[in-house]
Amino acid sequence: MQEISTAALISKRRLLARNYRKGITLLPPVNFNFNFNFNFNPLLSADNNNTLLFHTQISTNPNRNLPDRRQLRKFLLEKSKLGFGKLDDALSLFHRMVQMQPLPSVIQFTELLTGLTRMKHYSTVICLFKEIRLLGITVNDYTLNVLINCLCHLNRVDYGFSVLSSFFKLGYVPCVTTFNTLMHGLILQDKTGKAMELFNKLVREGEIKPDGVMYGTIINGLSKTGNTTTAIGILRSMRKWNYKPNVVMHNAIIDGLCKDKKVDDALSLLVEMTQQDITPDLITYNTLIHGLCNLGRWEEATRMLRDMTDKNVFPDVLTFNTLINALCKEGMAKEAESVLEFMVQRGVGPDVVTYGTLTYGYFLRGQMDKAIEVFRSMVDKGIEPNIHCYNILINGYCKNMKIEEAMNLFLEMPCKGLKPTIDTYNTMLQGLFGVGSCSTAEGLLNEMQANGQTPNYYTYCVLLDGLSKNGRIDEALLLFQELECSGINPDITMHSILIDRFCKDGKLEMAKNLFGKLSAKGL
DNA sequence: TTAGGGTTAG
Repeated sequence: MQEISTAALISKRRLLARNYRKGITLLPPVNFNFNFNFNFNPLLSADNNNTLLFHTQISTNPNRNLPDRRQLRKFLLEKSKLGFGKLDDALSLFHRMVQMQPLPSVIQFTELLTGLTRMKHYSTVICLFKEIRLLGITVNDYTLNVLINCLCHLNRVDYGFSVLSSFFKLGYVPCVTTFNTLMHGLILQDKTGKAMELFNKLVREGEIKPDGVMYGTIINGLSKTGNTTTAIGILRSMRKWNYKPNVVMHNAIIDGLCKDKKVDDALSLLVEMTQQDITPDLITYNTLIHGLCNLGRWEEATRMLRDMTDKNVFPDVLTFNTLINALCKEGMAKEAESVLEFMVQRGVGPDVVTYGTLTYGYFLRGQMDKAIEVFRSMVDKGIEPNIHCYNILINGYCKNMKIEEAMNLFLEMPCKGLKPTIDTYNTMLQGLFGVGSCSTAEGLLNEMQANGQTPNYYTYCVLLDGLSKNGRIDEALLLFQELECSGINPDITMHSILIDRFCKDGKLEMAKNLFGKLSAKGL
């Protein structure tokens, strides 16, 4: 490796910084053997004129309009933990940092990238990382770990692994955090087997001593893929290796068990962890309440709400929304509304999901008037209904054959700044076909495509059903054939729609014919 | 200055 003196490096860095300020980026000193394919350039998207957005947050050096160094350190430390309010704020700060002389340290730049990572602006972090390199700033192992984390969250764990070579080039050694991040990246891409291989290799070779986070990561990966038995096995073995399992590891397994509908096993694990002085937290209880509700065991879920409060773990809006949803699905909208009142008394503010859920609950009971009342009351409480709330109510009207009211709501949405989704169109199309308004449905379908919405699986089901129900079986069959030709192989539901219609229309031969082809199609 | 668990409304 070529030796470069410190003085030469400093002078090179200053030159780069000066050029950067002039808008010149000359050198590409990036050692990576991979190419980034991200089109987003944050430097073009915000603050092109270097306008200062930070007047109220950091005082500036009056001569240079640059932040005070001590305040910058404090500010960045806080933002790296909490994230920035807005992306533009972070980018503006970055622009100001690169104008400082001398430049802030790599630690401050890493903190800025961490803050952006917390806000999930992963591709922005990668772009800024490249800018930092172009400025000649030598990144450190922490910065590389942040980069790997962002690549993993963008489902590019392969690029994450290729960053490992940069560690060695820069004289760093990947640490346990590096491997934890990569293992998590593998799990995010459903490669838990690979993560497990890496875990076993690291343990076998003894180069890296797994820590609590590594055990937590692998236990989570196993639990997510239905391997809760292996995950529990690791949990038990950890004690032999003098590691005390923590609440995170237990929560991961409890969630896995709940998703596998093994809620009783999850409840046993709750007892076991408590016996071992591992205190369950809000996530433990929310996971269990969700698991119980999914199985319709809402009474036990309600008891758990009391238990957690007794243990000074206080429910949040998610806890209540989960319970309200379960009660609504049981047809107990009135009781769900009592839960809403209870949460308000407890100082937990209902959100748009709470009201949306309750709206749906009343619709399920056929009480459209109450559903509308809940929908409208949301606005009185200062909560703006979102697209999902509109979809629920439009669906309610359509199912009750009140197409005019549904259409009024549909037309109201753009006035509220909401754009209909493919679900909204599918619901409206179903409603229109339901009342026999085929031509309006066709018009809406055209409008939908003109607005850039592509028909999805449900659209085709609605069209097949709507056309055949309205005596337009030939057009339905034509669509069916088109789907077959275009490679969207009609599934069993689509076949059933047609078979059902043939039967109802007395066309039994056609029904039998289509039915007879099912097994040959693997259905 | 870096890494792990729950995310609820058809």
